Amino acid sequence: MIPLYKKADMTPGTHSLSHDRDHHDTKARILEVAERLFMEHGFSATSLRMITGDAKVNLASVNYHFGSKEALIEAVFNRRLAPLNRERVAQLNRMEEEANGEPLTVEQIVDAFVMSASRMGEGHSDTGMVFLRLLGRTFSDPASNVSSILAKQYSDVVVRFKRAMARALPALPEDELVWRMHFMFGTMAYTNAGMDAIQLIASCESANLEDQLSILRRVSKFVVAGLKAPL
Amino acid sequence: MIPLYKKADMTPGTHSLSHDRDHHDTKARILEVAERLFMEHGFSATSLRMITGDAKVNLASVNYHFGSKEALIEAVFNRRLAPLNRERVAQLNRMEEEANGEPLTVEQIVDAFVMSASRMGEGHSDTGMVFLRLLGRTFSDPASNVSSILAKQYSDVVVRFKRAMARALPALPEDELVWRMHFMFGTMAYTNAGMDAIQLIASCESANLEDQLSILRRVSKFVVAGLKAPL
DNA sequence: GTCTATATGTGGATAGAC
DNA sequence: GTCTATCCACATATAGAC
Repeated sequence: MIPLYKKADMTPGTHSLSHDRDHHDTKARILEVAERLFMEHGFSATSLRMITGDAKVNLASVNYHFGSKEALIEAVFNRRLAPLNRERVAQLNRMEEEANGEPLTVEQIVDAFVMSASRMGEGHSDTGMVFLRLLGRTFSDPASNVSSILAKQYSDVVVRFKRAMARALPALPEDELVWRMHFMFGTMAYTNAGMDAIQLIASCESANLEDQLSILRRVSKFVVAGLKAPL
Repeated sequence: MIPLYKKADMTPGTHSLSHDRDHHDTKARILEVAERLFMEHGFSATSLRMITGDAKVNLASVNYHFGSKEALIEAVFNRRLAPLNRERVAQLNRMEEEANGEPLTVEQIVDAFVMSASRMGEGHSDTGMVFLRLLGRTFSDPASNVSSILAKQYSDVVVRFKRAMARALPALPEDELVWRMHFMFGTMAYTNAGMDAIQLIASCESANLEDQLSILRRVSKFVVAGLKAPL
């Protein structure tokens, strides 16, 4: 079996096999480039040749390291999704502990969801953000069986956040709550995914240069208001 | 040149060349099946062989009638997008005339946008709805140059609705307005596109059977509240 | 682990008979 | 307008030398 995650970045040059690859070994390079290209072109429109070409690795190395294109897609997701959702639930738990049994506010719950995502982008470079956009893109790209991966990875989070939200909005019927959370996820997924498209449409260059964090704050305000909408 | 739109459904059997094709000629069958398959699998994952197989027409007929796959994609969009957006603008104009120079309410503006879409589904069968979902899906599918078609077809509508919305929400800074409208489009596109995905995630079968109209009403309420969110 | 070379399939597009 | 047969580019995947 091939381990899904290398334990850490090895210091370059410490072992004879390191071909001085920019602090990245082949497998990591493939993952990073694949993430970006899948985001840009979708799954089926991204060939292994595009990936290996961009990553400057050999074509056959994808199958050596991952086994198949399908498996590569899964690896791209598994690398980031689990940590992200773990952080979201952890954040929610922290807040609920602090609240001492009182229901959280809608603002707090949305923040726990949105801001965990934003924290992903803080690592090195902007790789986390690339994944967020890929994620948004994927929700409406039924190609391959990524949907089932997403469903599995998200079910805990959704159940957990739904429960918190039901306490924050006790007057809201459950079916309406489910729909509004659907809209919340949708708004966020779409915001991550369709940035270019809509900016093209709205032709608002002013917004082009905004950093992701301030956009997330705007999204947050929007969905909080939507969730709290009067019946 | 091949006309983009057949003038009307010819009564079947009135001309000798009609091979009794279910009230549809080859070209129309291709368009309908392509619309559905593009929606289900995306553009690059949908092959011409899948389309012609499902439509029970010959493979070569696609290139005969449309010239290329790219051109088929464009035809699928052009068939529905222009009428839809024309209806949206017309609806807005009607409302503004009735308002006698007073600004419209946010509710009215959102309705003009959302409900024009719903009216598309009222024709024969549910073909309009299939297109709406395809449309949502496409905003986050940069494959091919559909984006430019969308940008062209939408720019009028966006400008028009933005102006109306600015009058309805005079206190809102323009950049914030642009973002909120972005979120509005996103929520709606995503709702149309990602229905299956999210219902899988939320595991709420209760909502499965809701008709599109009542869902649009829910979306409408959600985005109205988001648009009117306090600063 | 990395590479070349290749097997095998499928894609879009077309030529030409009917 | 419709069909068969085919071309050719490019996809994934693998075999085997290094």
